[in-house]
Amino acid sequence: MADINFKTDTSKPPRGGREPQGDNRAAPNDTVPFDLIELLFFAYRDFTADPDDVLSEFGFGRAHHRVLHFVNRNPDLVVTDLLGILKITKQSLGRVLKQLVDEGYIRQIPGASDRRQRHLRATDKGQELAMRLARLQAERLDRAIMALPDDGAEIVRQFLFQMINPDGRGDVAALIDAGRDTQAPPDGGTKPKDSRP
Amino acid sequence: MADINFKTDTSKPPRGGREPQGDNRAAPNDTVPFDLIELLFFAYRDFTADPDDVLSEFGFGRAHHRVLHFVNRNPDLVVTDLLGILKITKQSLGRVLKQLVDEGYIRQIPGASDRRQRHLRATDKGQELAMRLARLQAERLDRAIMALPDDGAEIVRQFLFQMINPDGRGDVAALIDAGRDTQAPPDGGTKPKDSRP
DNA sequence: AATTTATGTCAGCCATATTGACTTATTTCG
DNA sequence: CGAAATAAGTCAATATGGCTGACATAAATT
Repeated sequence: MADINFKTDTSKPPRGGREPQGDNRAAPNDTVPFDLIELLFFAYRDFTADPDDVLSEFGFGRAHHRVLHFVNRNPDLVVTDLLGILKITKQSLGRVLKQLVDEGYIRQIPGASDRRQRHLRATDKGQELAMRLARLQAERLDRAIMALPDDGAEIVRQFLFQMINPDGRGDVAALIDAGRDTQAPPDGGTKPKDSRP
Repeated sequence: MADINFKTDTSKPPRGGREPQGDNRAAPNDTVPFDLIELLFFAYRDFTADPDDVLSEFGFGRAHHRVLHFVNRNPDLVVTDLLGILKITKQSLGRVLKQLVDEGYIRQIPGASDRRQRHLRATDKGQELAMRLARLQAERLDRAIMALPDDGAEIVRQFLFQMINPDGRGDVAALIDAGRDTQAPPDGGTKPKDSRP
């Protein structure tokens, strides 16, 4: 017995005919979209599982992934900003970041304009790992998107964006936008740009 | 300073024009949908934050939420099945389940046909908490879905389903399907019985 | 009767997060 | 200028939620 099967095993995708939706005066039990709640749980669980496997080979965990990902996508990110993105404490970040720096995945570059700051940048080695993990997740996402109608990707994007707390959306949009034109320069000679207002 | 803003703060939603997609021979960097990866991270982070707040009032954590949720949705769920759903170990489940039972949120009912089994069922109190948490998540989901085109909900459902590991989809579909006709009976008939071996 | 299964428990370990207190530079501001 | 605020880092203690391994018990299966 290798595969666990909970309940019966009729292999059919979840049907999606019903959706009363229009009565919302107290969110009565009937209107709670349990299927979406559960699908999101399972989807995210599998989405993070692939990278986790790879990371464990390196002695890293999911926390390292998050740090490396955002640093790779946003070179010269400053520690305070990273804390804001991840919404964790300085102490939590410290441990993970120190490992990534010590093992040569991330460099810390003193700020030029504000010398208190440390600009974070993925090394070549860091970029490689970050991209390897990103490609794993991309494969899954691409396959899922491929199965949708033409406008599927855009609808999914909108959905996910709307799931974010309203007051956080601006920051997320800006972050994604900033990462967009990050072509991951070959870790060459760039000096830390000042991130001061 | 209460709000942390990473990078700039131009409050516009992520644009979604680009999508080369057609060149996949090695998933070159350009084709990695970083925006989706990040949106999924932020969406899930906020999705779980609301329940977490409520749970902490009860001295519970996210693990308790998951257990309570699936037990509530699938009355008489058996321990082995729950382990399969959550993909955690017996020992990990044991801790949280014991707390939920001790504090009267879940009942364990010896199996009728197979008396080794313990059927798990949410008590009235458990159902209340489960529904309170589910409604919180439902609000967020409903608001997000509302902002989409008519077929948005269905596309999102398909997307999330396709994000699940192929070999797990059957089980998930069956589980969701089973939960569908769970009308959360008023905890009437079965008596607690002795949970002794 | 022997084996397997379902459940549970003890003991210890690891990863990730938290709070609180405090230090060191450095910048900003009155 | 000098005080206050900020960026980063550190030490220590604690909580949560995973994990492995070893075992125990009752009940079902073979």
